Amino acid sequence: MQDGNALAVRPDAGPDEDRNSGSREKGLNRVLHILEFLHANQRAIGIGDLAKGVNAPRSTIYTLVRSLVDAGLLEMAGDGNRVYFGKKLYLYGMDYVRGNDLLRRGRQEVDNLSRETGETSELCMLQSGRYTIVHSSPGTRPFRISSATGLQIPLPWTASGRLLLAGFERAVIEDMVSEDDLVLPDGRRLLLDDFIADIATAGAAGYCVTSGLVDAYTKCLAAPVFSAAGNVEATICLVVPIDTSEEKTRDLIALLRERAARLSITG
Amino acid sequence: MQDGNALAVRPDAGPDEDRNSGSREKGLNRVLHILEFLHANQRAIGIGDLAKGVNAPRSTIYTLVRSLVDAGLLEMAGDGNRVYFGKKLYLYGMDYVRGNDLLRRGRQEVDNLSRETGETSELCMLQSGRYTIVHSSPGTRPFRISSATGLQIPLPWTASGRLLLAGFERAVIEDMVSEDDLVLPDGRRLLLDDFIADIATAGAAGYCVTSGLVDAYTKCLAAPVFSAAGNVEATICLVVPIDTSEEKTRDLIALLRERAARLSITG
DNA sequence: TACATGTGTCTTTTGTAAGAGACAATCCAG
DNA sequence: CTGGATTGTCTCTTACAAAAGACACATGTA
Repeated sequence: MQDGNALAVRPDAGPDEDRNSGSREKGLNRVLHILEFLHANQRAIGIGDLAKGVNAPRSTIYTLVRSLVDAGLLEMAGDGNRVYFGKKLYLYGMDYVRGNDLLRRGRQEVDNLSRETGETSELCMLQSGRYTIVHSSPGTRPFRISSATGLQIPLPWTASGRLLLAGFERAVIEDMVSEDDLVLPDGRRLLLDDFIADIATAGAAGYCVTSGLVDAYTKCLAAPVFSAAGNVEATICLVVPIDTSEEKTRDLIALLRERAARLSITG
Repeated sequence: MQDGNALAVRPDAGPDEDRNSGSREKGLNRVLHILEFLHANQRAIGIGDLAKGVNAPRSTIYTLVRSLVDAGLLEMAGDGNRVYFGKKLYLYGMDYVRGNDLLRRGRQEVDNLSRETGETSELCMLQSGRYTIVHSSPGTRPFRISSATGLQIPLPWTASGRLLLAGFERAVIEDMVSEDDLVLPDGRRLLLDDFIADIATAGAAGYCVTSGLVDAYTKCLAAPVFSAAGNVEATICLVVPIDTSEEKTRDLIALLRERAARLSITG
């Protein structure tokens, strides 16, 4: 099968750090792996492949999948031997949105921004130590700047990553950033110290701009959204062509910061 | 908090029909109950209360909740001893939407309808044998007609329910509809035979109208969305004041049917 | 035809996770 | 202050779920 997706998701995104050979696993963990695997692949998967994918015995996966399908967390896809996420997960997801002011308002704001500016706009958060595009709105440019909701990419590749890590201990940051994360898509390699310095300046400035990191043709403008406690809880950002003028960039950053500040106001 | 919502969710919505006194339960089942319980309550719950709510030993719930929080399926709420749905469930939910044309287009269509007509509009589906409001858009009327996304109410109370069950065997329908489901919020009681007759006529007519079932002041207009296989996969409906004129009702139904037909076209 | 590869459902075995319970630490009402 | 209720963490036991593996039935393909 083609998983020829160059960057995409880290394969080892599992919830625990087990490098176990494969002794007996708790059923719940198997389920967590299944969900993560489906998320990584973004399509319905055959049960056999699923077993292979999460490196678990077939018989186990059959029983677990049956439970999950019965519960509505997964659904059988078309032909009937592949499964993907189910309606119930959608409902739970909507519950999360409803219970989360920041996310709800943030999505709104991102949609507004991309409509007003015509540029791709995104809402980003830390998700268990990983940078995550929580919501994105495509903008109106002819070439589509890649970015799918839910995509997780290395923190050092992004402007938002620099803001999200502001205020963390150095040790914590080192923990979140793997060696691989410091290697950019084009092969260049960041120095951890430079990255940590970037974080400090971004945090102090209250915004961040990165140019040509993820790809050579875009730059990314980001502004932090603060929680009531004063932590960076999220960022909103704009992805613009790298040759955007100084002046326009300045204007966009000002706009971004204003909107981010508005989001920071907690009822 | 006001949970003075009279109807709301059935408490026993669990995935299995266990009438067990309390033998040993599979961990995964406990988790499913936890999620269902949070969904039913729509707010963060203390771990102790959670254990009580799903009728499980405290120690078990503590370990499970820890796993779920680590995995990001749940998140600790503000003070730190209550939990609610987590970001990961939101991401999985968005994955579901992305993989599901009907849902994606249906949401869009419902939003359009409520904007165009000013009435509350909803997208409804069967979710493991239960009627579910998958998406709703509030409309512009001063009084808000209650309806939250994800709400599950008895099939016989709704126009959509009559359409969704078209084409099912009688036995299957009897299975899905409990005695309690036949009792309306105001205490009136439907006859199962009448309900099954309603289903047949609704299926044949290609639309359905119910008046004053859920409450005395509204009627519900619904039209079916068909899958490629020709089954009723969803419905879209409008909730309007019960005194809406014959003529306007006819127009709205025509509109609804046209949009539903458009949704039925599978790429 | 034989031979490999994948799928879905069994049964059997055994490692371990669910559960009971004890514990200290809070918290709050009277 | 005192007594009861709640919270979070631990330990130990055994009931039972995860895993192994055998089976029957499709496929494909050489």
